[in-house]
Amino acid sequence: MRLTTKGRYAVTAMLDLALHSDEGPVSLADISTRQGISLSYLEQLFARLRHFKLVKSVRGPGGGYRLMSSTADISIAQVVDAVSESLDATRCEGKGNCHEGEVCLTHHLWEDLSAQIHQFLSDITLADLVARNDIQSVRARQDLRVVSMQKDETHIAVSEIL
Amino acid sequence: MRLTTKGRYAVTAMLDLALHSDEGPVSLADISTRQGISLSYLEQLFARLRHFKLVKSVRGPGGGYRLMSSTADISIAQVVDAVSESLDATRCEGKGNCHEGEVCLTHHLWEDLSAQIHQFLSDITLADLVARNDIQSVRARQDLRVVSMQKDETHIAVSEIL
DNA sequence: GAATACTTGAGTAAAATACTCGGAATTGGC
DNA sequence: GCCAATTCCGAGTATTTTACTCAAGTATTC
Repeated sequence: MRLTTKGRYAVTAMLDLALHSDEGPVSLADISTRQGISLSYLEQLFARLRHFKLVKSVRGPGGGYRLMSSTADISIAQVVDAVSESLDATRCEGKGNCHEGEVCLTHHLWEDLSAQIHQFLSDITLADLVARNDIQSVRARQDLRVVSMQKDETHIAVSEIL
Repeated sequence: MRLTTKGRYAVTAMLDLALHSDEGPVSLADISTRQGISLSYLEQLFARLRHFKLVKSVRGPGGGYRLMSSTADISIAQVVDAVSESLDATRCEGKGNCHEGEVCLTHHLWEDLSAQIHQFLSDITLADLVARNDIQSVRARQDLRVVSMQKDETHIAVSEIL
C-alpha cells in the first residue's frame, strides 16, 4: 500500500467520473479541464484503472469512460492499488534473504500495518465520498455549467437537466 | 499524509530503537547492521526525528539515540510525519487558484480522507507494535545475540540479561 | 470517410528516494 | 591530553517515481 499524489490524482479522477456517471461516458478531456490534470497523465492512469477493471472505455465520438460497477462497489483502496506499483517488496520478499531474521520481523509488522490501512480504505467507497460532500457536490455542478459552456454546447443541456 | 518506503524505514528504525531502548543509547551503526539500512540514510532520518523531538541524541563513545518519550506516547503518525515532506499542497493551497471551484472540492475531500488515515495511525503507538508481535520479538532477540556476537562482546552480556 | 476519442509507446524534465563521501564537533576511556 | 566512537552537517549522486509531452495508431459514430 502506497499513498502518494499519484493515488490522489486517481481518486480525484474517479470521483469526477462518479459525479458525472449519469451523463453517459465521460471523456478524459473533460476530466482534464475540470480537474486540471494533464490529458496524457490521465491516459496512463486510466490505462491502469481499465486493466484493473474499475472502468470501461467507450470509443468513438461521444465516447469516454464509464465506471465498471456501481459507485458503492468501488473502494478507494481499489483505486489506489490500481495506479500504485506492486506493493513494494523491498528486500526480504520470500524469507531467505532476510537480514538475520530481524528484518523479517519489521517487514512482517509493516505488512500488518499497511494491511490495516488497506482495510480502512476498502471500507470507503466512491458512493461514500459523493454522499459525504453532497453540498459541495452541488456547487461543483453549478460551476460545471460554466466550464462546459466554454467548450461544448450539448453538455450544457445535459447539465441543466440534472 | 504521505505513505512511502521512507516512512517505513523510519518506523522500522524507531521500532528497533524501541526494542532496545532498555539497553541505553542505541547507535545508528547498530540499527544499520540489524535493519539493513545505510548509515548515512539513517543519519538523515534521525536528523528529522530529532528535530521533531521524537528522539534525543547522546554523543561520544557509547552514545547513540534514545526515545524522547515512552513507547506508548509515540505514534506511528508522528514518525511518518517527521520524515515526510510538508503535506504536499499541490495546487489550490489557499483558495484563489482553485480550478473553477471544483478542484477545491476534491482537494478538500482528499484532505478529509488523509486526515482520517492520519487519525488511524495516531492511534497506533510503538508500544502497540512491540506488544503485538511479542513472539516474533523474542525470536528477534535471539537472533540479535548472533549478530552482536560477531561484532561486539559487551552487547552479548546485555542481551543475555534481557 | 472524417471527426472523435480511446490506445499505445517512446521520450523527458523535475522531484523524491536512497545512498556516498568527507569532514567537523562531542565525549568517554585510556 | 589523546584516541576512538559517535553524532552532526553539507555537498554530491545514482536510481526511481512523477507528471507530462509528443506522435502514431485504432475503433467508432455521424
